Amino acid sequence: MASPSKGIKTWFVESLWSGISELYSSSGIEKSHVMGSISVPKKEFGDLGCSIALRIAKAQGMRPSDVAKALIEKIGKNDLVSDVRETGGYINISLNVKEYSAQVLGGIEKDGDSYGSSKLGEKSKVLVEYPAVNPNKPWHIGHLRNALIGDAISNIMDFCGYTVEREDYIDDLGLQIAESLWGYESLGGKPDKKFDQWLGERYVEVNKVMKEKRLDDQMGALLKRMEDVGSRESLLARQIASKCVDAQYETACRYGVYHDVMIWESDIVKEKLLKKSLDLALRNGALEKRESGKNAGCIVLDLNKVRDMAKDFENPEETDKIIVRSDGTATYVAKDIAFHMWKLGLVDASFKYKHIGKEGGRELYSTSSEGKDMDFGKADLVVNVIGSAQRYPQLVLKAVFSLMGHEKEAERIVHVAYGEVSVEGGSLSGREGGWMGSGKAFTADSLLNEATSKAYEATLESKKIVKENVQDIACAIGRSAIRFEFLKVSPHKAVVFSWKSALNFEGNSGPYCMYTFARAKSILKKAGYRRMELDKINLDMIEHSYDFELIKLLGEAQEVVEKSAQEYSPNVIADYISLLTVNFSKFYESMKVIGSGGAQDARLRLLDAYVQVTKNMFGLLGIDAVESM
RNA sequence: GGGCAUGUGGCGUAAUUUGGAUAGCGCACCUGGCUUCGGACCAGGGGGUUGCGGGUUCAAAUCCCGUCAUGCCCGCCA
Repeated sequence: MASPSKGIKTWFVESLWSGISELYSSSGIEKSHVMGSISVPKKEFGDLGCSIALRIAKAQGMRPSDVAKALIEKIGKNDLVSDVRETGGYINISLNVKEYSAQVLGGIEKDGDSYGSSKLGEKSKVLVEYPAVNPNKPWHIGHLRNALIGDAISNIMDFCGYTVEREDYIDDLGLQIAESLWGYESLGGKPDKKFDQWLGERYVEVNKVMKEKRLDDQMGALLKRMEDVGSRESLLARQIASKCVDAQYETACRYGVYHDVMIWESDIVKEKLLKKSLDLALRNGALEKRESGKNAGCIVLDLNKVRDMAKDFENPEETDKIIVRSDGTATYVAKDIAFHMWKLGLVDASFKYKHIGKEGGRELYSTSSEGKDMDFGKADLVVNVIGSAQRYPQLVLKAVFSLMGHEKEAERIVHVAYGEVSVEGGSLSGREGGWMGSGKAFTADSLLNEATSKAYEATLESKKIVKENVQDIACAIGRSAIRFEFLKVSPHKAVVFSWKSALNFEGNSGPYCMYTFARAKSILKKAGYRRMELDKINLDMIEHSYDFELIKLLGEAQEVVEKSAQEYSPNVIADYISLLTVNFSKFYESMKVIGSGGAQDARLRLLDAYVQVTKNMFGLLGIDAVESM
């Protein structure tokens, strides 16, 4: 778990801090300020810089350069540091190229596939939920964004030492499913394509019919029967939903998105989890049943009790939030409350699980009426990857937890509110059929087909690979290109999808990074490279140039991974991969490796390190490290 | 009406949490580079009053106040 970059920063901070404590203890500067003032400056200033003297100077009424110089006097020796100096009030240090390189390269060798990992989440179990798509349509590109973010966050947290449980929530009881069931029975027709696609198209048709005929009452009654355990409707709904989920998971599998367990909404009802949870909430007064007024017969959250919990609840015109309808059926929020009670182990109820299969080396289980007991759930931390549109219900959920006396647990529910995906023409509505598009469909399947066929064309031209591998490599490139494209943007930003940029394989893209990786691999192969002991390599041949820039970057992996985990932002990793790639390209373009005489061993070793770190980072985003393309 | 999020060269995006050195990068555009370790590449160039207006500060994309625009939410939908 060596992190050279962290090591040197810690030393820098400690050195400065002891100087500050001695000379400027009255300035009110705290250690965290010092940490925050460290940055990587422009190359000409050094390898690491610190602006704290500017801040101290202000507090003390002194000149920044005088403060900086005084602090520099107090900084002790460090083998990793070759020079400390003051420039314009900044304290800049230069690293000892040889020593620092040895540390970075040694760390990468020692940790190998776990280089960059962290113990941030040790002994902590996190349950990550994604993408929870209704089982009545194919995944569209918005669902895909959710799934990829969830998958990457899971990978990253896993790398940070958390025990990660990847969970999917199958909402097979909502009104949407009632409508799909109605369509399935009333519209006729036989599935003549991938089932999720076919069912999704049915659903769009149902909504057209519903615009002409008022079927609300019928749907309500159907939904009610679906919630009756053992009814014909409940069995049929589950059956159809199940078939649809199978089709959706085919897509997930193509993208390399996997889960550990599927939780079916109908099982939350069936296993009395819902009833137990609501009873608990009613008993301790967090929720209450209205006997009269406009919400008579409903179980509600009295918003007057939670006004101070979030600004969202401050509007006095809103009084009750309906949790259970007057006809006794549960709203989405009700089921989500119950579900989260289970997730955090706050209710004495559990599911039975059956084994579904093995995908991507991962065993998949599903809740089921029959099966065995397993220890899913009871997590320390819950991460929900859900669209930002659902902020309000997520807040309601937390408010109910707080009212029940579970403030701490409420804080352990994290809503990763990702910005929704739209297309130039409008929304991707499942109901209106926006996802169907007019030419190419905006489905995850269709996008992958496009990306793969584009990759196929490019791959065919490659002279580096044999024909029988072309198809496999094209699939890997297509899938990775999309993953990178979706993950490089900060999750909370809304995205307008465009085919042109999704299928861009140049510049800051997955294929560019993969290609550069393959080149590095190819050089190692050509050189007949075999890793030798570090102390037999002449590291004096590392210059203070592109080679060392790359080494410094490689040393930062752990900090990058931790930041990405703490902020639930896979784009931090994507950025880092881009940086690594660009830096490697510059190095490779300007400094010869094979045939560079005495520098060859050191440079090959640098390639080796770049390959290892890039591979580790690729793994976090689910990008395939193909060796030739 | 209230709440939340976003606003950075033509387009897209990073840095905003913790205020610091010339706002980083990609696409597109212009110039140059393949008998050279793999051109899905590299080098160089043009293009920015960080939505707008105030304020705090030696220093603001970053903090504060105001304002505008866009999207979403505020349902016995999910």
